[in-house]
Amino acid sequence: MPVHTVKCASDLDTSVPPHFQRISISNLKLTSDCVHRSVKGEVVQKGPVVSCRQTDHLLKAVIQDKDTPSSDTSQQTSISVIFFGTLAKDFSQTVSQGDTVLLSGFTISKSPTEQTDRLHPCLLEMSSIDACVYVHSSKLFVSSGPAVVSSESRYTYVPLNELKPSRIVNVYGVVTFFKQPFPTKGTDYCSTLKITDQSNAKVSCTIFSESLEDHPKIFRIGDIIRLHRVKAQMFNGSMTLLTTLGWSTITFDGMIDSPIEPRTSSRTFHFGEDDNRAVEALRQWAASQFLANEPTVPLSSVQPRMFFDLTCQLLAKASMDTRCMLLKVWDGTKCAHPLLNVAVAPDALEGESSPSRDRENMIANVLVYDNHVEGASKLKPGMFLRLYNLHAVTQRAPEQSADCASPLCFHLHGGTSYGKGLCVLPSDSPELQPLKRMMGIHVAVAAEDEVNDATLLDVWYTPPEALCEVVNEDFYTVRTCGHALQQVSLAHVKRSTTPVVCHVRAKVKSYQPQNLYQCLKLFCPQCTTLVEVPNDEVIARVFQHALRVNQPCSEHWAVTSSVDSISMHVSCEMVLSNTHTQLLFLQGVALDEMCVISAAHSNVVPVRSDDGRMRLLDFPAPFLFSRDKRYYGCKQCSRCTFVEPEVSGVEIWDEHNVAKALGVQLMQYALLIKFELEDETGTLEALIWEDAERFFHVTAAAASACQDSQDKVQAIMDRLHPPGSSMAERPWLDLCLNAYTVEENGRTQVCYQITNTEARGNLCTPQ
DNA sequence: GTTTAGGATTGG
Repeated sequence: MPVHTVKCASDLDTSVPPHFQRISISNLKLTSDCVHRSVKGEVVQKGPVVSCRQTDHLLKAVIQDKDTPSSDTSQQTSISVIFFGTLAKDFSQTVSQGDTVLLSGFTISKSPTEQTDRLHPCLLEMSSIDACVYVHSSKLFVSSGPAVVSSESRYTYVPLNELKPSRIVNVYGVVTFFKQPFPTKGTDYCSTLKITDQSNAKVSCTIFSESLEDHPKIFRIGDIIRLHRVKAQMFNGSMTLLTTLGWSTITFDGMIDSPIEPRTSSRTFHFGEDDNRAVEALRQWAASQFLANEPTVPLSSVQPRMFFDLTCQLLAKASMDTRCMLLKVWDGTKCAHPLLNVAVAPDALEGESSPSRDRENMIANVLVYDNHVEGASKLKPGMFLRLYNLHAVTQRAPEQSADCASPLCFHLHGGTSYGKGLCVLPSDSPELQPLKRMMGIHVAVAAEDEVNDATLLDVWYTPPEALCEVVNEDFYTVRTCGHALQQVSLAHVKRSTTPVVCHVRAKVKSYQPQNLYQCLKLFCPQCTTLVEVPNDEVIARVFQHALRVNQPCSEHWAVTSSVDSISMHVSCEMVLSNTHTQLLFLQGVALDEMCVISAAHSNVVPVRSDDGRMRLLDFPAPFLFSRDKRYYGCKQCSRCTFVEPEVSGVEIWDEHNVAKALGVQLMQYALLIKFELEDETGTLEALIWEDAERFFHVTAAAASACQDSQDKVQAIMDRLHPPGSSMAERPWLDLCLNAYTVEENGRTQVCYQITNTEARGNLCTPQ
């Protein structure tokens, strides 16, 4: 085989005949002699095996010279290598990212991708009969029982003080400065940031991407960022990092003890125990260095002339001219200085701005200029924002006399200096909690004002006893839709022609199912089938049945290891390739054994044998166990049998690509509850379903596996409908209702669904 | 040899 593994790194150099001469990557030229020459480097990128008509198979990798100290940025130490035919397959199976390889028998050609990948102008081709790869694996194999699984990280991270020019590296860092992505003069957006780590080195990073989604989601100084495949470079005497082809990033909140949740738009990213440790260590270190994030300045602390960051909710916006947009925002606090009200025609204003809050100095008028107008125009009322480097400017309203205190207006000046910019914060950000709490208090107070306002009495009447509740109530719901709709009665909704969206205010008279575990369903996005989650008894029977007919099975594509009657199968393509070892096929176990084994593994597929062939277990058994989660396939939409899982090209296994590789249609977890709503005008049955996750602030998948999530749903239900409570004691809920017709058994029926609504406030059940 | 940018305001 033309790929040879050596045990020890030093053996690499002696693996080729002594008359072979090593050339460093930076010295390679198109005209270099390739006969009896070798090249050594670390595999920094490894692509999948691709089929191609002329040569059957090929694989592209990038290797980097780690031996030659490179202080000169003009030196190119990374080069692309193409492996052809069986060598491509052997390389794919034997070599992993991070391994060191020594290549001989290559030819040199011009790199067609030099311009796009910014790598070496040359390319190595490994196709001739003499082509040979010697590899020293960086991996440590951990063997325990039948499961040969190595769970070590596939990435190494370079401390920021050890960066060497023109090396492609992975790094972790704490953000000490950042700009929101801004358009460049080229085709991309650019994010500029500065990061540091325990080595105390400070490194500027420049991130280019055409897609805003791919830019790091940095919200504040102290956030922690992970960058993969970025290139170190000297600029103006300082080390910098620059994105290269194939770069990626994820970001984390920097606060100690906050959940370690990667912020990314990518569906497939590697994240393991090592990452948890790296984030935790950086958080601790950042706190000790006082790099940790300070809360932003609330409106109540803003002073004239200051520059500050504001976390707020958008109430309304209006375009002033092509280079200026007005945002009316609040954060639930009252400004100590009078606030300027920029008047706009009501029909030019998108969203609503309550006059009562305006009177109370709670609504800030922000004028957003120039380059920030693009981002501001995408904002919708209701969104939570962070505005960076706002300028508090005193400005006299035209009608105001000179002796009055000049009111404050806020400017987001053009340009990006000092990080000027804005971003949308996810509405479930933990850091929005204090803000939402303040807002909640004022929403309740404002509700009282509005009912007292004669002009609103004809829109809605709230019985006097409910008023006290509203003021004291610290649990409520909010609509997040931004529809500018007048609130209507349930009777009005029932009279309306479908489809229609309505805003209502109602209480929960009853709900179904009473047992909350029954509200968890499985939904097939393909055929829209909705089924109950199978209980353990049913699943255990499927496992037992498979055990009774358990026979050895062997598949040409898999390597099998057995202990007693338990067999574990791993695809040949994955068995040595560290990138893929997470997908295991387990045969001959009972359900409880499966649960024990899968508790420690991300992706375990239970299988049985059928005439010596491997088969998935029958429905309704889950096709995948992933730690404490179980995933099910749709009986109608899944292929009945799979012949061979398609494992090529998958870097990280999750329920989506496991389902795809097995030909299974993945069913989604969903929460479904039927409410009977009531107001003075009648009752109406409404489902909460498509927006249930948003309403309860949990994912259905989490609710399937985690007690905390189930408790959260229960706590919210207990606030909407306290056990043993009278109607008068239950809270009024602001709801967005969708009325639509469905056809069932030839009959059309009107259905109501609660959408765009979130439960908010204190979830402790009142005594 | 990098497409772009390479932090650093004060205004409408």
